[in-house]
Amino acid sequence: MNDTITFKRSCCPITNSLDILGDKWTLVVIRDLALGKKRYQEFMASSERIASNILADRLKQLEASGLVTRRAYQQKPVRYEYVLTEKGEGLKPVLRALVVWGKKHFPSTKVIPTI
Amino acid sequence: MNDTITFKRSCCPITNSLDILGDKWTLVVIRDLALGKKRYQEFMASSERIASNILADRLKQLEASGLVTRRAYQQKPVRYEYVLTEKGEGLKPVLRALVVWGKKHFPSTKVIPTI
DNA sequence: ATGACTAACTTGCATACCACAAGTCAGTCT
DNA sequence: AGACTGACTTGTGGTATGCAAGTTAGTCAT
Repeated sequence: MNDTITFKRSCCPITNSLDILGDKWTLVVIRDLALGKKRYQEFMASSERIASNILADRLKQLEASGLVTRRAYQQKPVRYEYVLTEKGEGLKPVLRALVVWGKKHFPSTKVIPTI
Repeated sequence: MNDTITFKRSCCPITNSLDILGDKWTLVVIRDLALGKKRYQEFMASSERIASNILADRLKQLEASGLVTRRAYQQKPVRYEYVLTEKGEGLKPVLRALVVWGKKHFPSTKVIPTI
């Protein structure tokens, strides 16, 4: 049997994580999810002003990667909300490490409600 | 006096960290640096096969951001080596968090020598 | 019942970033 | 002289990002 898995770039766990997380917006969206935001307009309202096409794309990718689940919270009209899966919640330590580093090296950044 | 600093996107520490780290290659290079690699060819030799122009660009950006120092380790011909600054070393917890998450969710990824 | 409004997107287009191959340049080695 | 090495740079094409505007289904006020 063939036991080998084909990785995008290498078999390094960091590299494989970055194949999902390695861009300027994905972890910002995950931060918002970790803070309890669920709806499209809530993500749009964040101070980084993400473009709507980028947000839609990231939410799709996050769902495809199993970090987020999307479900309709009402019909008529259909409205969706997004929630972190356990896999997505598992990124909180990464976010926390980034906060620690960021606060140290960009001193005037603001604390955000605990993630 | 004006005490406000203009941030690229927002005053969130995560966002500001990602303005430096948020792409597919930067943290891979930092991983190599954290593993003790110093020279251009050592980075080039990593299993991810980074393109040489991207590597040159990332090393420049890392130096500009104060995460790395570059110094000639010999003259005739001049050869350079790159070493993490304390600010760069400070990213190790982020790398470790990524390793933990990556190993859990990409089970067949290989352990790398402790970072 | 018409017009304004809202949430969640999608589309178009210009710019910026990335990947791959090839080329450059100074110096060394044989 | 010719091959080789390390550290890059350049060219070209493809992918990603940013901004503005448009779409769709349904609600609410008059």
